[in-house]
Amino acid sequence: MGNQLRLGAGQPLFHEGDPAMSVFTLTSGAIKLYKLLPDGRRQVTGFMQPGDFLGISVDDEHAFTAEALEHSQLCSFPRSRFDNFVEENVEVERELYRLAAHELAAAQQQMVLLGRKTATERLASFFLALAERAERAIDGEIRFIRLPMSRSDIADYLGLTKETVSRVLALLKRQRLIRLDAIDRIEILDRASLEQVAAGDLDA
Amino acid sequence: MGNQLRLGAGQPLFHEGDPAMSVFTLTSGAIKLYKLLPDGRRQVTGFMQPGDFLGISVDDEHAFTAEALEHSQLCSFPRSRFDNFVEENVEVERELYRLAAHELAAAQQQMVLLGRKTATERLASFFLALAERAERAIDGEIRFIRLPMSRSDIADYLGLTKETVSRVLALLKRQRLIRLDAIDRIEILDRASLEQVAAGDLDA
DNA sequence: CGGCGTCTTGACATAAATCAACCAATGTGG
DNA sequence: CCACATTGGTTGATTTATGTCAAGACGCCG
Repeated sequence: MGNQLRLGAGQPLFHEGDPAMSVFTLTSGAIKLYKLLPDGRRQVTGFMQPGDFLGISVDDEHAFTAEALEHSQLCSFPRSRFDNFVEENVEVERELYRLAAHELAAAQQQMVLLGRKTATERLASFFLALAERAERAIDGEIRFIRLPMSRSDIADYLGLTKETVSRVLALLKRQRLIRLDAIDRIEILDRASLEQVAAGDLDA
Repeated sequence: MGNQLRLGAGQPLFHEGDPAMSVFTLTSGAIKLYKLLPDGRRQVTGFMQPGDFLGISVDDEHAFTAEALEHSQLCSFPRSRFDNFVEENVEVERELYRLAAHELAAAQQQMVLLGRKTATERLASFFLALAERAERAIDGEIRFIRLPMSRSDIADYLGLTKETVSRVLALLKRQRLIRLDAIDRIEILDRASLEQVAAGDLDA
């Protein structure tokens, strides 16, 4: 079907403002999506995992930059061919709508996090969201989470600095809620408490 | 067509978690949408104006609470009838998708605001967004903006406190970027500077 | 006119940012 | 194969933007 595409770590797939001439699905690796302010401040709006679709856009213009976190493979389809396909398969239109609605709900959840949660609550929520996502994929409980993104990427996703991320990580370790298995892999040790922290019921 | 519906100021239309049995369009007045954390912290995720459609949901459950800011009128349609209508009019499905994609882009913009902008930048961005929205409606430049929501609502929308909103408002007044025509009506005096402030190019 | 809720302003507290070392892992060239 | 540079991460000291707490002003409605 579409064209195979490979990206090395740090390579951009497209930039914010570029004309959106293709849609993509990620087949392996991981990608971060972000927006920049004129002075360089960055907000990461999401992380893509294998299986995710990348193609929702308004006015045929990319609303954010997409950049590989590690070696990644994608399938790309020309926008025009994709649009034709959608035209001919009405049920795909509905699926596309469902996808957008789902992402919208996630974005609203992230607004709550960015607008109202403390640093500790943000990290706890982030880890739980990653865990839940992985669990939905494999359908079963998970203890280990891979973090293909850097501390700065996490900070820019959670509206914090890398230093604060580091410090909160140390705190959660000290409280034995998580363990840093490797620099890019955490183990959830006490999920119930982590959930309480995420909800603001527990101060950690 | 749909059923007419009236709400007084402060009256909820539905609550977060309620089954989404109807969809709505706002015909007059104004409505705020918000999510709550267990301890009462609130994040306003949007404000609705006449003409806006309210019905995008996942799993037939409302993702937020909707509450009237002032006396408002809506048209409501049972979800089932609306779904039938969509089924029979394929082009509506596409329009619905467009709408969701547009709201998603707005949500991502709001993430940048909440995650990375200063209090002053947030207020400036907020006023400009309101102005642009009104201008899209009437197609022409606008100087006056109505604020049907309270300072607390603005604060909960921008991830601030009502006190900070008040102080920044005073600052923008002192700098002659805006004028408080009435407590719920501002006049934009220096749009160019306001835009610079919103972008972080000017410190106000 | 009086009381109540919202808004504003001020004094002070604090969570997180900033600034600055230091450390650990990784890669490079002699 | 080992100094050494480089990069990302951690930790500490200090600053700061915004939050919190408190008091007063304003405006609105009964």
